Amino acid sequence: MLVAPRSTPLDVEPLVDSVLHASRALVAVAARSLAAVADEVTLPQYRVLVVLAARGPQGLAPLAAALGVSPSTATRMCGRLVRKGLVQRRTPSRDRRQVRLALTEAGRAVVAQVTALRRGEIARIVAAVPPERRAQVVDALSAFAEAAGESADRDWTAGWEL
Amino acid sequence: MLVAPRSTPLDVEPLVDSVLHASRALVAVAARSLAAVADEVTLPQYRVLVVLAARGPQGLAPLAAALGVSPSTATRMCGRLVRKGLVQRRTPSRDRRQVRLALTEAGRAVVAQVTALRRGEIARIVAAVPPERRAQVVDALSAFAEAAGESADRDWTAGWEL
DNA sequence: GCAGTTTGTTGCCTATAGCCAACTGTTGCT
DNA sequence: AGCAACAGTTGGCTATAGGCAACAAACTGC
Repeated sequence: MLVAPRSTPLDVEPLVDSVLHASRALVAVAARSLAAVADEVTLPQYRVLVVLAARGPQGLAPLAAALGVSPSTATRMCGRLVRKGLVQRRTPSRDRRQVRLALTEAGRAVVAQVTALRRGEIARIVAAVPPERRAQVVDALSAFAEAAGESADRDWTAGWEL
Repeated sequence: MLVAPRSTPLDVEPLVDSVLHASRALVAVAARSLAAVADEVTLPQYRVLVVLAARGPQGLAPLAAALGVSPSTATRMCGRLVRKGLVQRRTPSRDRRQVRLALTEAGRAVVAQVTALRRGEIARIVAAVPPERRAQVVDALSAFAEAAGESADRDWTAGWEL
């Protein structure tokens, strides 16, 4: 799309640089938090848990669409997660073709554990931010997050809101 | 767990919240940028490329250690990357036991492409930040990135500096 | 009630990632 | 020269992820 970035008087390069820098640190944090449960779930499996946690119980087709995989792949991944007791597979009485995939308590616990780890690592980092600048950081990041949300064209996160 | 958050003067909860929020957006951006080359390299393979890009040509053992995998796994992954023309495998004349793994031009291009995509998406987001707040965002994120760097115990990123 | 459509599942296939154990070369030391 | 230690590779194995195509079951319309 290559839009001329001249819209901004003060060029955005340094801004992008600083965001990218912070981004690497945050991705590393996320990856490490995920690695902590790596012997329980794989990354694709964790994506399933996150989608179910974020969007609630789903049929198989919407889930597969959210993950961007084929139905057969979704079926088998859910099978593994059911076997591990992290996902519950029920067939509603109304339409017995459908399947309702939902997180079990254990499944929610896995997501909660990863999130807690992530928050912990983030807290350790922000503890190193000078207290008098923290309010500023909150403001700036909120502005950034909001901008990210608005810039959400369509399926922005595309099932990657880890 | 319900720990009283009064330990910190200005309690860090909102700070952690805002960072976590921004973090999700940034992880999604990184994931999408990676997905763009998913038909060329897998995530583990991309990690190899990134390690080689960041630390320069490596022997097999250090590379495997950086990735946290066994030597045999590293051998085969590099084999696949060599087959794809993204990594170069040479044996120096001095010690012919060793192997020098290095990125090829194409390998560097893959990393550059992902980085460029990421920067592009980030730029699109920051373009949505009100101009008068951008300087503030730079300051805040720099402070955060710096704090993350200092909090880097030892193998902080653990080969996950994607 | 029968035909057609929707919704998942299963068979069959490929490729990757990962490990341990055994092996081949090389180098270095005695 | 000979042997031990080192650096990678390979054999053999398991599990996951992913797709396509064929299928069974259930619902919907006529």
